[in-house]
Amino acid sequence: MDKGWGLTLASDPVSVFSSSTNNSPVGSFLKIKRDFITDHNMADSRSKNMFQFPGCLSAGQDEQQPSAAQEVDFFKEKIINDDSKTTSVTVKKENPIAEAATRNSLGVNTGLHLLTANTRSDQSTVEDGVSSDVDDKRSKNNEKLAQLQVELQKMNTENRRLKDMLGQVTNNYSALQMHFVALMQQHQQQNHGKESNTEQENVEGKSSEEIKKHEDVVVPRQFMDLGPSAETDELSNSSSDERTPSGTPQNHAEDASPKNNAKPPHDQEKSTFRDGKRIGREESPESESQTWKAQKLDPSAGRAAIEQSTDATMRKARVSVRARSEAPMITDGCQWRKYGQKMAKGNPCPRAYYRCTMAVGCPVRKQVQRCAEDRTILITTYEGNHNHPLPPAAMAMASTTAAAASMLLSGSMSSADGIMNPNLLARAILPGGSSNMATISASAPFPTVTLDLTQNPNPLQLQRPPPQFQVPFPGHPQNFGPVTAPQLPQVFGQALYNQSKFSGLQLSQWSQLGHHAQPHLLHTGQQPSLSHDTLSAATAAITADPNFTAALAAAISSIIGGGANSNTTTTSNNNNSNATNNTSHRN
DNA sequence: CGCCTTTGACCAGCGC
DNA sequence: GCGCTGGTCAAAGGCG
Repeated sequence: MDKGWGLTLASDPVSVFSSSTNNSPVGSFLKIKRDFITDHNMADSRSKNMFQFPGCLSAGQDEQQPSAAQEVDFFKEKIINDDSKTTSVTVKKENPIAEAATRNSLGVNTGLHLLTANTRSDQSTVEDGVSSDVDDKRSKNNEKLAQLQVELQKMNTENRRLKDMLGQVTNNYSALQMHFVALMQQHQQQNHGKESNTEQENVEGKSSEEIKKHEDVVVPRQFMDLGPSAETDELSNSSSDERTPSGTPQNHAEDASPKNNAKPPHDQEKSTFRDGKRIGREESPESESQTWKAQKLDPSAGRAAIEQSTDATMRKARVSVRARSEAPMITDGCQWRKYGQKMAKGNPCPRAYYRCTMAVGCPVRKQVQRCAEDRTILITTYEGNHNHPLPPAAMAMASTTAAAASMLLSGSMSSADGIMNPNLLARAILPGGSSNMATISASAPFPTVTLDLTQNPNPLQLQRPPPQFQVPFPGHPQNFGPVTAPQLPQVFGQALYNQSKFSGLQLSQWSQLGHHAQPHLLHTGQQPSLSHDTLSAATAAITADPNFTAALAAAISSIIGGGANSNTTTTSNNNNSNATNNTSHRN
């Protein structure tokens, strides 16, 4: 899975960013970089086009020029060399070592290899013409060399700084994207304010029974194992998926227990090994077998499996997405096969059970059920991580679910009470702040992240008991608009995904400390400092993982390129049903 | 013919 | 222990 995503990331994001979002810092930056590559003489124009980095860049210490200009400086030097090939160039020629050092230093620091290459070419050009002068001026050149080396060091420092800045810019861009989404929502809200109000009223009027039902969604009983290990397993097992039918390797300590070892690895019988429900029936045998095999092969692996399984028993998580859609199922890019349908108590609408069929043994499942109170609301609950590469469209949602679950689990895991961190995570996940959507149920042992993409803030969530954490979004009472709806889970999901890589503790500390005091471009003055930290944490976490880029690219492309595209099927009323629509078509 | 949906049945967990 | 409920299985049938 990672492979596919990685590939996607490498190309798509750039194109998307640069093409679709011309105003985005990243896009500008990339564009500029390209100019660097292709045109040496663009120094002047560069300064125009160059995105002006706030903070560090503008505060170039070493040189009189700003850091951005320093990037240009490389070229300036070259340009100078080009102009006066006969003179200054001689130095380089004289000292191949220094030249090499220059190359190395340039090459090491950043991705500015281009510059290095250019320098080389320049030098070679120069060499042809100026060899005689070099011998005469050696001593002077040595001095010059020293200066150049010093300069190079400065440049290296500057490069590092630029690199950091790039990271910051990327982070900021991510945050901007989220902000943009939030703004879109706001717009949508304004457009559909009446409707949302009505809905809100309706929801508020719901009975306690309904609330109960809701909580069923939010606080699931149990499902597949989702945990930090899940991602790891995904990574480790993705390659072996073809070999073994199933891809749920993780977390089955019980499975690895001696008693289970007695069972044949491929036992397809209905016996259950786990504490949980029959989760194992389908995937557990295979996953068991994997764990079992792994344990046999590698004792340490067995121990790890045991540890993981311990976690698994304690924590199984899933991600619930509430979205308005008239379609029977939301589109998430995956192929699903319906394997069951049940009438759930208290809900006249049947609950459908789907299994991912994009790969044999993919453990991901989802439940689809309409909200009893408002049947336009489709509640889709995902569990598990895909064990196979996903198309970009599917990646977003998949990563959302996996990430959310993993993040949630990791958060609860690392904290003593298992409550605090999820909350922090939730705050970090949804930095921009719309009020509605993210609810994290940390109630043990099966935490659930609920993304509410319906228009109005969900009163039910507000009424939830303590174990449930709601992520309030100041200033954005409304939910995602029709266009943005499908993308939000993607973006947030990526956030979750990335955040899942931090232990809850780390994350909490991180966010609390306001790590990465960035130039908060996106700083929404109205928002509390919390969102500030949150924003930093979320953006940093998000951008830390390349997968985010893909998801973001997909989201952006959907938003800009055509919300319509994503929604070819149905025009959902107000919101987020886009994702829903897409899926329904496929299936 | 293969894939998918439907649907009744089975199983396990949980509460009383 | 019993019943309820949720989750899953698997046979049967439909559809392309």
